[in-house]
Amino acid sequence: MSRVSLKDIAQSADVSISLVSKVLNNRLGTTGVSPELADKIRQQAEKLHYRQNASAIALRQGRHDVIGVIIHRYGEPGSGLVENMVEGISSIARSRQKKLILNFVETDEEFLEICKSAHQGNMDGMIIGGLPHMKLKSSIARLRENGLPIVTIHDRPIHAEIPNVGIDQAAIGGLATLHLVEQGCTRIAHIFHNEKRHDGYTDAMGEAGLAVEPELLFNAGTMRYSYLAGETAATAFLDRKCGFDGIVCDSDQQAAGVINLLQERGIRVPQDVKVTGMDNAPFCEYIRPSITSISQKTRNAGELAMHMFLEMESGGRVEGAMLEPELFVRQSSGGNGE
Amino acid sequence: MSRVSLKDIAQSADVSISLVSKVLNNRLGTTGVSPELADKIRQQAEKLHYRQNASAIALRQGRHDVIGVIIHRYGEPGSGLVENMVEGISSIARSRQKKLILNFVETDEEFLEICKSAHQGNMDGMIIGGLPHMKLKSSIARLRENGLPIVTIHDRPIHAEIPNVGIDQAAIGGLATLHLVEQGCTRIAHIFHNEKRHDGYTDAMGEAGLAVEPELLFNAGTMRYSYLAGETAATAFLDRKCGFDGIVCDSDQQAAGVINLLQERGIRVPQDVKVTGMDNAPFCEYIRPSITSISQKTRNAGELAMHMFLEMESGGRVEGAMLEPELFVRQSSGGNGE
DNA sequence: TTGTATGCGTTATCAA
DNA sequence: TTGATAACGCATACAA
Repeated sequence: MSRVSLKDIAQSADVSISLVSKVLNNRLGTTGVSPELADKIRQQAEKLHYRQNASAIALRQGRHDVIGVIIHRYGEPGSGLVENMVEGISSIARSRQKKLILNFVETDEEFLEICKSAHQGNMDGMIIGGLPHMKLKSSIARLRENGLPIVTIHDRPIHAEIPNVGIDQAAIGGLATLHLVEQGCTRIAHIFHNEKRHDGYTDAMGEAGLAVEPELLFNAGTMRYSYLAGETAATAFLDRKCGFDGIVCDSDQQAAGVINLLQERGIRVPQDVKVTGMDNAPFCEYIRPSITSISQKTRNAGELAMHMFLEMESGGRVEGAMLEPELFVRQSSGGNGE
Repeated sequence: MSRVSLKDIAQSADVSISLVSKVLNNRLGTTGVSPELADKIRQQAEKLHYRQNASAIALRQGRHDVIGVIIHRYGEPGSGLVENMVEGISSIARSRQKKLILNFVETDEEFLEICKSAHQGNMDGMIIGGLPHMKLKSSIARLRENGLPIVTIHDRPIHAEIPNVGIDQAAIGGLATLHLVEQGCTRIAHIFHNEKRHDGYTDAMGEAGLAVEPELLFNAGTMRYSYLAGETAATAFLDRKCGFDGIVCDSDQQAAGVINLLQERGIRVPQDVKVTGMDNAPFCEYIRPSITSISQKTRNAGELAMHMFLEMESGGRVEGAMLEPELFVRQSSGGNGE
């Protein structure tokens, strides 16, 4: 039961293939067709359940309406960071009738494999997001130089010629810190893993005239953004007796760990210590106290990247963009949110 | 800067196109090639950065190595249900060098659109998951009848000829209920939205010789699986003074809502009331008490569906499968977990 | 050991 | 108003 092609329609309608093609595409050009014949052709096409063969069109026209999406996942499970990004990309793609080939990669090898297939000509371009593969910078740049439209969603651009949608991580760190300052905290501790955000914290502390003392800092190290990092850090801060009244966490998971541990030890959040998370994960609403957090807006990033891609594809000159983080005030920082 | 084709290599190596094709594919058949010439060809291919044109191959061979994945999202944000399913599908796909065209759909129209393009011949088949589109049953069945391999991941098969990877929802409801029975609960309330799970609850209660009274039931209705449904239900159970000592929730969000509300009202979980969630979302670990939950194993479902698809594609006869849910005991049910 | 010819399904150019 | 033909890039049966 092979597929129905223009040829089959042509035969059953007793006309030429090219005429069928013209009629079905409403692309008659200079030529005209008698209405009855056109109808007959369309009817046959309908009857035989004709569908275009995308491969043939791609071969013929050199375009595919397929965009490769390569994402190196990041964020703890439940953060929703990647899911929102994909959702953003995908919503715009659908509205523009573009198909998405989605690839989750982890290693450089996997990434490279996709890049190859990118130039294998089954996609019109790529949107690359998540953790950057800096080692593949030149491979990616080469694809771009060969004319493949590429947009990235990383913290910073990987190449001058490849527009990037990023978010100002330093601003995120600063925003959280500033919020706690405004809430009246003066001894603000910081669990950090992301360097830029740490810079943001440091700068904000400086601007507020507050001291950044080593005993207020905890490097998450291999615990990264995990719940465990939060528990461990909170324990450390308590052990150090550093008299903290606020903690800027580097993830919502860390914040959850901090909050649970502090409360277990009889310390009240937010009355005694105010806490902020990062990423605005859905579960921020469920923890008690609910977690004040900062959205990285990966959904917006995905949408914007797709728009930029489309612009780029149609020959436009595209500039990179930087998104502004957004603060969601909830109970854990003692704000008036929720 | 057009793409490099076999022709370009043939010209630059001064041989025929077909020979280049044979050499590059190591598909010499009966014919032999002198080693030097083969080397020369390969060198030229390398030098010119030759990449196959996937569209041409698809056209020629009638296969694409592309599988359409259509998912109608379900589960509250943060449940990870869909993400895990995609992850499962995608991990197997990658290991088999298959590309995935991922589509998130909501409406029947969107779904139908994809089905069209499915038969447009740009994919070798489809894996359909998430909420079923029963109205499109026949459209999907038609695709299958036309020879397109299709596997679904729904609660139950939509068509006899389309193998499904499901999970026994009734078993899930039963498992949660049984667990609370084993924990010593005798007045077990149920917040329900999913009918099958509700049946499981009812049956398990019956088998345990426990009464299922209307005052122990709360239909989530339009609140579905939300946190709000949990809060509202818990409030209702309290108002009814129905003397409950356990609550089987229909989602982890509901469970979080229940737990937070009960604790606000001074009721201890799990000492006074034991609670179970559903879906085993990542945040189950973060709530205090942590939430006992049941995994639907959507990651496994995704992996299995992909395996079945591949089997089906290669002509094998494939049977549907039913996964067993898995209980994760944590604090909220007073188990010895965590 | 190498090359020629054909066709996959489509569209565009040109001829009738 | 309609049709024949070439071309997209590739793989294969067959000829040399």
